[in-house]
Amino acid sequence: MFPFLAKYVADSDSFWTSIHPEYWSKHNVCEWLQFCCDQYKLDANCISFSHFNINGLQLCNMTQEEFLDAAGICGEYLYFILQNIRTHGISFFTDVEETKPTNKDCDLLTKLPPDSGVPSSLLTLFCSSVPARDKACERAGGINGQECHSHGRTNLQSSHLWEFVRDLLLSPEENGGILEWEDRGQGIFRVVKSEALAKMWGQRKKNDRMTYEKLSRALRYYYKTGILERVDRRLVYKFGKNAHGWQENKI
DNA sequence: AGCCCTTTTCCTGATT
DNA sequence: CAATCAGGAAAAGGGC
Repeated sequence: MFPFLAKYVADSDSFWTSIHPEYWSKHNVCEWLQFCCDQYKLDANCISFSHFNINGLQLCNMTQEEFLDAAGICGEYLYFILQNIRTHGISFFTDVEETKPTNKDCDLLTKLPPDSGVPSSLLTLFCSSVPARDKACERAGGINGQECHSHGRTNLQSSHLWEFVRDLLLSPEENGGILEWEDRGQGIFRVVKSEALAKMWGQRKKNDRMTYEKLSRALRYYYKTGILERVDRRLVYKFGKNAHGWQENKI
């Protein structure tokens, strides 16, 4: 595996980079989007997550116009990047890496269309994208998205607990029954295996002392910021107005 | 160095 | 009784 891609597949079962886009799961699509936002410094605020809550086949069937609708100017880049991956596969990445490893961001941009003009000031992690003016959300999601690229960690594997939980919910094939939707439409979910969840979160944070007791304390802090809403049932939580990226495909 | 933010750790007490 | 929930308080850790 290519070193600079390692963080994207490090502890994941699905190696999206080695799967043809046509066969990507929804989760893979999300990973790809995060990769794009990270590597190409796309402003995720332009991207409508709900439009990309689809699998790879649906993604590949999207026209350039649909990409524009779903992500504005970013849609152009995303479309271009996707077509490159479909055509050149992993070599699209490796070429880039080998060309100028010390300045990959700038170099990657050279592979975008000449008139791209990718905004470099707004770096936002796709799955943390938030309404630009939503301050609470901003805090929770990290609107400047620095975590996207500056420290080889946690892009595809979300850095925040609620994103970790969300992504686990979005990939049922990977969460081993740890989390379950209680009411998908309303964003209500249940922690089925609390100890396993804590252990998994602990692995993510490289902290083998993590417990559900402590994890749940962190989750309760989300009530204040509107990431989660209180549900009056044991082990049941609900995404709040400031959580995003968990909704059903709205296309 | 210092601030901000999220998460961790610990704790007391209530609830299921 | 064991597990969970509720938050307060303080500290850790990372980013800027």
